[in-house]
Amino acid sequence: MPELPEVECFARDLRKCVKGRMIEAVQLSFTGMLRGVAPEEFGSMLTGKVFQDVQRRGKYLFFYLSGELVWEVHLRMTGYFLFYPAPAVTDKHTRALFILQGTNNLQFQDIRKFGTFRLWQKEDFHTAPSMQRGIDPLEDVFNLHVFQGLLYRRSKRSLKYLLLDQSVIAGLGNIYCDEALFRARLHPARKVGDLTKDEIKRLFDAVLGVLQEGIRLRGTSVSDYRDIWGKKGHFQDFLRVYRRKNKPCFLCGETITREVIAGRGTHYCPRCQNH
DNA sequence: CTCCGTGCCTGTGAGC
DNA sequence: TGCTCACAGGCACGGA
Repeated sequence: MPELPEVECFARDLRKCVKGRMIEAVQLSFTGMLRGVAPEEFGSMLTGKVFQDVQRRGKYLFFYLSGELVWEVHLRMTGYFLFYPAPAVTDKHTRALFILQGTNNLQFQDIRKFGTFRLWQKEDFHTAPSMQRGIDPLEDVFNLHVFQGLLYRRSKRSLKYLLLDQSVIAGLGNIYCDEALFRARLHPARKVGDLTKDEIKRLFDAVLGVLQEGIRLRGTSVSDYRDIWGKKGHFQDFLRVYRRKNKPCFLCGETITREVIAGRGTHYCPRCQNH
């Protein structure tokens, strides 16, 4: 499932590949991802437009197009983009095909059809919830002081619930959340208000650490995630708790636990991450 | 404010 | 071995 590091890889790779290219045609084989725009309108709005930039915020991907248009994408669980030479090789999971000027096509794949597309005019793009909600942890404004501020008035929450709340920090999903809590040696059910100053610092460092390492290792391919060339990431080889139920902790040898916390499957080491 | 349940989907794999 | 069915989870929404 694409979380911040995977979406960042998409943004960086796509920026290099599509910038300056024109969309010659749009073919939708599924239209359920469209939000607030009819299929014909979506096609006609994008056709003829030129990619000017690709950006990311939280788990959202933004294609800046000519004509003051922003195409917003959320990949949700199984969405991803493929970029490869024409002619396009599509399969049953291909939901949209973008014929680009030149020799390459852009393809949107989404097994479970949870992904969403939205269009914004550049002038009111700043009002988009994807741009307003939560703080992106990789933006310069995110520092320890800001992080401490986010904890204020949320003292009764569990850490798991806090980190997954996109209106607080935008970008963490289940994998990087569990890994960050392990790094910080904090139990996922701990309450925000119980943290000491040192623990808050540890959590802050852990969140930034796992995200940066995730990007450096080009994402986590535990199930469907592939980059735009179809290649797997490597962070799955360095997971310390996620999907390691009943396996020994790399630090202490204790058996990794999986239990539902804040409604999510949550993995942790009961010894390293004690209450 | 907190947190649960539901719906949206389909591939996977645990368990019979 | 073959089948069924619960589960996986990001997010929006409704409700306790």
